[in-house]
Amino acid sequence: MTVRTRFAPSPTGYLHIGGVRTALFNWLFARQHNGQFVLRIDDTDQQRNVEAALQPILEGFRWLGIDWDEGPEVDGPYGPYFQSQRADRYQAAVEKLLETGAAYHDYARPEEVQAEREAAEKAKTQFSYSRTWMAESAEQRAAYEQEGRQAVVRLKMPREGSLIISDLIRGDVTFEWAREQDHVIQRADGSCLYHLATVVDDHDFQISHVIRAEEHLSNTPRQIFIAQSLGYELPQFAHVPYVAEPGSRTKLSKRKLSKYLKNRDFANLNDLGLKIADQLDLETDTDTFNPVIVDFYEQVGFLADAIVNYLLLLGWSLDDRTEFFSREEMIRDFSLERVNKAPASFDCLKLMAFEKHYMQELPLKQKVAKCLPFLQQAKLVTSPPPCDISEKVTKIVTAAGDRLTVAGDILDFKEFFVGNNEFEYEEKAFGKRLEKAPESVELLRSFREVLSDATAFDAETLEILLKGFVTEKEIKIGQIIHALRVAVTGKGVGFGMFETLEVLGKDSCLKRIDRTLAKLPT
RNA sequence: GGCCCCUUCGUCUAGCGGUCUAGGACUCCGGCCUUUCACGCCGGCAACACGGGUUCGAGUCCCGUAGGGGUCACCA
Repeated sequence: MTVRTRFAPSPTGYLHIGGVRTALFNWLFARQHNGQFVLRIDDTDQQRNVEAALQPILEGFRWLGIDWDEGPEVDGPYGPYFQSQRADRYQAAVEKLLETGAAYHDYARPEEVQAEREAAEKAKTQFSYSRTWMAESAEQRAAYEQEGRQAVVRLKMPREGSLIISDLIRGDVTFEWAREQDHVIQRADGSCLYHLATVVDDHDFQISHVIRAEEHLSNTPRQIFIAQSLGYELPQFAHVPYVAEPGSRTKLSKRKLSKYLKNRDFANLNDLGLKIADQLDLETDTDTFNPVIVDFYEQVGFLADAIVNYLLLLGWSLDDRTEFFSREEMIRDFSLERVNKAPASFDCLKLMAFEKHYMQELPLKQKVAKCLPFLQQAKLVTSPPPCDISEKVTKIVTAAGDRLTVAGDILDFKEFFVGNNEFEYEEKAFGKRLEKAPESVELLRSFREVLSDATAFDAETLEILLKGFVTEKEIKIGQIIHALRVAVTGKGVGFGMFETLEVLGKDSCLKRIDRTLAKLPT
């Protein structure tokens, strides 16, 4: 049997991080079994702009390297892959269900059903539709229509017995048919509802394993009823736990941003994103730009591998110690049996730890390549970049080392890309290291002359110069180095001092020191 | 409320009856390194929800309780 899995996003305009994890599990399972991973678009409620709302989702998957064998843009033998284009299939299924008596026309008005529901609630009994307005013959239908009633199609669910679902993750789960409702599968206007559509599609696409979020577990009985009534062979089910809020067990939702922002780590991540986005002139509307949405990570320069690896371990593990997986390894090692049953909460700090790790592992050339677009977008570097810029960025990226966690962090070093009179001084650092340290200013003044006389300006030479200066003046290096850093970068912190000077070059260093000294009393 | 699911350090998790005075990772807290900030290194704090069984023996099996969550639409 060919393994075929699917992920069915609604075209909402963004890709939710929890959804990605579900998609990832589907993708891994399909790849592991040399099967196919299908993307089906759940657009049954006819959004206006499906195409526009779909693009960010497809883009997100592409960025993460989760490729689909069939679906939008690639099509496939079982298409169309948009539910809005499959109405005829659903219609045929409805007719078959009606024919076999598994479904019926129901002429109840919504308020009539609602009244029954409320009565049951008041009586504290289990609600079960009376089927009063059920019409199974042409005569009955005509009579109701005479009254001006319209029909929906309902499932004629069994009212006794039970169903055991053998879930690949949860084991056997038992449901009583009597608790199930005669769900509507087709509206009066002929449009079909989700549960019917999903069952028909999964069958048409020959999906072998339905791997989806656990919130669908309770919906599974009715889907099984539909499938069996239609004579379909059942797929295997695997209900994965959802991704929960930071520090909680509640399902992560994009609508509760303000709540998550109260979580310190989440807020920090969000701030990191905002800081970078601000310099890039990005749209930062919280609806589309926040750590619950995959786009966020791409835009601020996260590594897709880090996100994927983190998500993989959110609810799954191989053993008691393996943390890092290449794509090949995760495809090889993944298994549904080892997916946890309990929800896992989204931990920004852990995600950052993976990002740091992958960034450290990234070859220098690729790091530079990741950073350049950010410098361009922030207009710190022209597009196309001048030919010597790559060398300069390489030096900075090297010197920055682990200080670059996401590619957008390169913008923390913008002082290297602006004019000597344009970089800004951090007030605090300026005060502490210069204004309130007149002796350091004096040392800076004399070290400026040493630099001025320097014939070579590489980090190694500069270190020898400064160390010699320190020995000669009989001072501690800290007495000059902090002042020097503020003088040439405007900042109190940064990477190695000598690398800083080298990257700036002699001319810039002298000009910057002069500019700084000019701001101070003599 | 009915039904269903879940419950090991703050978080992600290992554990499938004895090797568990519960292991790893992230976080946090010390210390070292150091020109700042990071990195790195060393060390430390920290958990089997509770109560009954079963068993020679339970984190591991069973039953309750509590807590958390999901689902009960002419949404997906």
